[in-house]
Amino acid sequence: MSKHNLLDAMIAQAKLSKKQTNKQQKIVETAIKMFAEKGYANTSTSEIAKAAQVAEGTIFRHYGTKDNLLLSVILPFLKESLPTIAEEVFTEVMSKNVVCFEDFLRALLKNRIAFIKENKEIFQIVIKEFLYNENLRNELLPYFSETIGHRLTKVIETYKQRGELVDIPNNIILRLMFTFIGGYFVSRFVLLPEISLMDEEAEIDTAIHFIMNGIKKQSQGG
Amino acid sequence: MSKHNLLDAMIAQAKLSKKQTNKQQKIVETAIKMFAEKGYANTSTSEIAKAAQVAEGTIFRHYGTKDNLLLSVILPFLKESLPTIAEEVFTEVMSKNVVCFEDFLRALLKNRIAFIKENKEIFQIVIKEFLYNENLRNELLPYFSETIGHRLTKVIETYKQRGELVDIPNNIILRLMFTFIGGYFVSRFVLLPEISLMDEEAEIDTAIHFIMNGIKKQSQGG
Amino acid sequence: MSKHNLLDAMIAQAKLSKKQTNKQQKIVETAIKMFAEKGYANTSTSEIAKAAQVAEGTIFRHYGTKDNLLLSVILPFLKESLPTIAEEVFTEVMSKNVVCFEDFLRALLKNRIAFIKENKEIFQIVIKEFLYNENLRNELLPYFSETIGHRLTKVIETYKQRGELVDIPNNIILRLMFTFIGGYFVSRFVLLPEISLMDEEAEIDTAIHFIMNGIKKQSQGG
Amino acid sequence: MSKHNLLDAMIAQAKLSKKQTNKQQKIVETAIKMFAEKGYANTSTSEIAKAAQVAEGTIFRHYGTKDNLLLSVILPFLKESLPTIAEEVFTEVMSKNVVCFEDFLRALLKNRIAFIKENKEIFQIVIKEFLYNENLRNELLPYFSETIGHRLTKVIETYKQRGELVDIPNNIILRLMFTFIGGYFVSRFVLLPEISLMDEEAEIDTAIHFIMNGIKKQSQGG
DNA sequence: TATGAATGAGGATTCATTCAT
DNA sequence: CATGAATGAATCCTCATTCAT
Repeated sequence: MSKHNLLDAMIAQAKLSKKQTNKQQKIVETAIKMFAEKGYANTSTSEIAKAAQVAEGTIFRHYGTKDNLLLSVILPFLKESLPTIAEEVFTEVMSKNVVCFEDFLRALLKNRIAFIKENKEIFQIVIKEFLYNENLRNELLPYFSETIGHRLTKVIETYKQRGELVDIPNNIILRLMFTFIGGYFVSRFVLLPEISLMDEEAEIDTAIHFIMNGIKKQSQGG
Repeated sequence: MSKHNLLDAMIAQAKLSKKQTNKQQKIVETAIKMFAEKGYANTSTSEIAKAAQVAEGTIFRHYGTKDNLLLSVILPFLKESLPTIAEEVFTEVMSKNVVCFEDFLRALLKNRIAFIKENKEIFQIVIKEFLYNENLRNELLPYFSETIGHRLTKVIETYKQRGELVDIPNNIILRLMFTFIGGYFVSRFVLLPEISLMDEEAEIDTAIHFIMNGIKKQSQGG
Repeated sequence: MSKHNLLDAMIAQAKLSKKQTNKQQKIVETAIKMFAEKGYANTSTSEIAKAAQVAEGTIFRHYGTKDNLLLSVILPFLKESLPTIAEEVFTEVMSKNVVCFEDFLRALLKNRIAFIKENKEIFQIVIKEFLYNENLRNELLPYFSETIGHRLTKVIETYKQRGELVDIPNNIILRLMFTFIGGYFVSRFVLLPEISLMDEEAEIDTAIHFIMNGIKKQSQGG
Repeated sequence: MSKHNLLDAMIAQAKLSKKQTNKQQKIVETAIKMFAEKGYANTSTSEIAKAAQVAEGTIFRHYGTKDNLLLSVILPFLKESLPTIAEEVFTEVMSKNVVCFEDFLRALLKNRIAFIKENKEIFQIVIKEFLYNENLRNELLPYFSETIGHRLTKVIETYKQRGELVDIPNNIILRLMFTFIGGYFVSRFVLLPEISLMDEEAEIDTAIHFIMNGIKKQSQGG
């Protein structure tokens, strides 16, 4: 990771990504598959070149360095995950019939699961490199909390004032939700991508019920 | 990962670990630090040798391969995490005044947090390599579910029959708990090892309360 | 020797040998000299690289492994020694005025001596590695007996029926000839490459006379 | 090969070999087996140590260097092959009922075959290293021609004057015999140690007949 | 005498990167 | 724009040898 400002990198990347050659697309597609499967560090540029049926030089002609290829893979995904989430996702989510926090949660989860499903491999890359690559982690973490965190906090505050949520500090609620939802995404899409205990609808319901009520048997009269 | 049977590796490792030279200890200590910091794939044996003030050959005299060094670091940790957890941990946890599921959870969390705190860096290595290294993942996963899973399921069943837990299948309760507790350990000890929002006691309480009750405001009269 | 089927290796090699870079030629030339001089096991790739004024990586870019470099050196030689000998050599030899077995022998020896002289160093490599490298030996031996052996046996049979050759089993005649001719080639081109007791013509005559008549003084009236 | 004078080495070795520890014997025995099987260059001292159930240091305590271990293996064999052959072997051979050159040849072959059979593995080592190791070759060759060569030449001369042998220069007869007998020993004990076309007696007869008469059918009335 | 831990130079091989075509 | 030959530093690993015990 030589680019130390993720935002700059995103902007630069946006400019670059105007015209993509066939070869470029092939390279990125192949890199995504291989990074996801074996990890960035265990994938050599020559392997990528071979699999993409491209000369090794071509990779470097377009992306300069292997690090930069990783960014070119990750950034478009992040752009849709991080800054815009504050706008698009929340707008879309809120546009539905969101009457209670559970509805909000359901809409949010569905929206993000759909997104990750479409970008499953890149999600795997991001998660793996996020843990493995300290630089990347240090760059991404602030963005997460600043963008998604802020927006979610507002939502939580709203529903708390409606008396729907437990009366503990927002950032703690936030962290509890993150921990569980993050853990859920990781186990569902990275650790055990082929196992599913039930159909998706039921799985989401179970998750939401857990977030809202935990696993304690509710007293009958509740 | 050339050793394909984790159990065999553990046994072999137990035999080997008779006498450890000073240099061996230095090597393992250094390897732990560096693997935890930069990941296995990004740490070269020559770096380790230099940092441990040891000839590179010495590493290979004792551990044969870099893979094997990783195992020598991980296995003793796993031995205390996996098979024995079925006995020791549960025995210890149960020996406390465990009257309800919350008490059980509290005892379990405290026990495991203490263990991870003592082996923080190895835990980081295990988590990172668990995600990054498919072979390792494929070897560890079965052990996890077979040992910890089975035991926990029994406990869950016990408390469910006492009417303390929600009436959904055991394996789903198990997975919900794993997801949250796993996510908690990872975020607490790997992602954000320096940040703590509150003191540990309170943190555990919050976590347990979340697992049991979620974040919904309980109806007054409940 | 990772390639376990010599025939496959030959075919693969034939395909590869399309375009040879300058550097590639330099590498092979240098490798031939050094392998012949010091033996494969005693020649390091870095030595070869230095002597060939090439980066060590270049060797591996083209030949992948040191083993494969050895094959790339040996195979073209073997291709001309083994399978084709059945056709080309015998055809050429037979096309001469071959009226008796001695004529045949003379033509064969001349032909093969010329070939070995042109590839003296590779012949030295083959002989040395043939003895030193069990795998190579196991791969080559069958080819030898199947190709050259079969053809020679036919010739022997032909002349035996004309009453020119002693009446013992063909395979024994074959082995006696092999032993002497092989020993002759090895001592002439590998062991004592600089010593020659007489001019070549005379040497061949002596050898043939020995093969035909041994060293016993023929009875006058014979 | 650091010792450049084989004779000195033999003398030094003779002095050393007074007291041999158990461990020393084990080391030499093991080294012989492994050198014969895989060649000197492909056998590591640690392998030998392990197989001989001896600490690696022990090898060097007794033999100083790996090269020297090779000499310690080879020299006793050579001592019995080279200088003494001039005396013992010829004495023994001549003591039999040696009436003609064929008898002499038969006695010589039997004697040497018995010797090689008893030291088959060392013979394999000597042959392989003789070809592979230029220094060794340069040291051994003179001894061969000076000792065995001289003695055999005398014998040849004797029988030639009796009119038993063909009338060509002695050194040429010598070389023809060497080529065939050497080739025979190598193919019989190194290349194809498990294959034998006939029983030994017959094999020797065939060889002698070939040396004496070649493969030409003798004219009936001869 | 015997050990085996320790060494460090050297071995084969990989890999990101450059550059002439 | 695309190629792929060439590079050489770096990687994991081997090995003969030394030395304190």
